[in-house]
Amino acid sequence: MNLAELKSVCGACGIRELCLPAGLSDEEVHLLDQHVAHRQSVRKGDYLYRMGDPFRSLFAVSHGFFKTVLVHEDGRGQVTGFQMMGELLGLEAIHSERQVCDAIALEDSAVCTISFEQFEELGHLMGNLQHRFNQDLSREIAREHSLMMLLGTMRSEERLSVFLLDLARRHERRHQSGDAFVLRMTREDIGSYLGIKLETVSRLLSRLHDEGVLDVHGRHIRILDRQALAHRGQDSA
Amino acid sequence: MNLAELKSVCGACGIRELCLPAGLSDEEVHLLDQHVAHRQSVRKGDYLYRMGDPFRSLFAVSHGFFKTVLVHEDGRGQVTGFQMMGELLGLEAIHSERQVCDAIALEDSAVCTISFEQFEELGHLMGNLQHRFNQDLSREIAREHSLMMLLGTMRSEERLSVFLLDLARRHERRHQSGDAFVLRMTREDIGSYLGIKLETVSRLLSRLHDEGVLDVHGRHIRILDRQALAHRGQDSA
DNA sequence: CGATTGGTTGAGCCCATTCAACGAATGTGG
DNA sequence: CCACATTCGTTGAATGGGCTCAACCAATCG
Repeated sequence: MNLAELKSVCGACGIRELCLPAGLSDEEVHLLDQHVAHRQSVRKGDYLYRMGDPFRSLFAVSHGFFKTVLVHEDGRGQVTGFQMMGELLGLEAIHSERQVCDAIALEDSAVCTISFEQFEELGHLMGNLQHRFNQDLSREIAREHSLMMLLGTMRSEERLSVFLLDLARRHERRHQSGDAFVLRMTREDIGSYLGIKLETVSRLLSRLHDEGVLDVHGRHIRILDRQALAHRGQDSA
Repeated sequence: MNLAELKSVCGACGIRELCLPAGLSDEEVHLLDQHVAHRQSVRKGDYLYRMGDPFRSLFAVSHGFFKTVLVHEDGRGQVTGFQMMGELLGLEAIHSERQVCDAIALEDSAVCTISFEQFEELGHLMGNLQHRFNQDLSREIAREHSLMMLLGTMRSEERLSVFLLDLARRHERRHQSGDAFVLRMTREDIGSYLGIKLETVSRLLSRLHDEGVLDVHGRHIRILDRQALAHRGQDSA
């Protein structure tokens, strides 16, 4: 992890409304900036944190892309999420004194580091901030409920379709094309996240490509027929 | 839903240290009691809330047993959790104005109803309460990460074993036997939660019974060999 | 340049599903 | 109180979706 500290710039940040300060006043954002956050870069492949590390801070993805991985005793790993700019990392560790999973940068990235101790104090002063944070935590719980539905009830083709449409939606919220984007993770990462094997991911992408639903060139994806993608697997074959 | 309001009794509650007030002073618990919570009974089979209901309150299970179910547009349902006494319901709805899943009582139960608006105000006054609540939310996120691992990587026999051992652990925390207990949910509920079919659940229970790991009589379970149960599925056959 | 990592595709297999029949327990209405 | 319907659970036989094992190719890297 290469720690290049940069100036704190929540106030001037282009994704401010997608991130922790969403809905805060300029004054409140200034407080957050001054006392809580600073920026730090993370190189592709580096660990932002590892399971067992002491938990002290939350992280907001400033730019780049991360995955979080839960590693079982026996070595099996489960990708529990992918984080894009504006999304928070470390929420799952608040209840503990230690990190409970690994966070790994999938491309050169930067995060805003937020001392959790100071953050709680600030939340105490600013009901607004605390309210937003409760919502962030709750949204993460609801997101994982959806993922449980995916893992518990869906066929592999539907899992992949839901995954791609979710990525598309998140890109669009960030004013990037939802129809054409680059996958930052490997087929194995996707498979782990979706509870299927990497070979199955590869086969499904090939099939959707052959059927004209997607354009797939390695990690470059173009969604050609959203309707078709949205209906994959859930009812008909 | 049969709303019989009872006296609020956090202060005298036997499971206080398992519940929301864990770690609070008597004074703080008194505040919670007075201004925030009241008790309400829910009959077996009744809905505590349904998806789409306005979200106003959190609930703590006072006694009894609940399940939460996420219902997809097409009618498929996914059981996202089972809640025993001391555990919170409604956390996944805070980010929204509406409930995002159903909560159903699996036996005659009672819950403490906590106005979330008032709870947030109280959290603002009591940093301690807010801190604990952040931890509760985070713990729920971490719990769901583990469930993702279960759904994403484990064989059916291991899923069931992990489920039973988790139930055992939770019973023990409540000073009930972890070796002998009664399942409050159907085979179908278990299967939905674990991402397998009810017939598979039934077959697995029968097999573990035949092999002397469990004693199964309908919903009455006795764990005979924890070691064996803990090692099922994960490595050897 | 060989070594490594990531991706694609094929063939055969197996675990869990599907479909089905049946029994037990519970509840309901006449 | 009995006849009947419904819910819940068990077990069997056949099927199939995704896995395993394997070969191969492309890109990247030291």
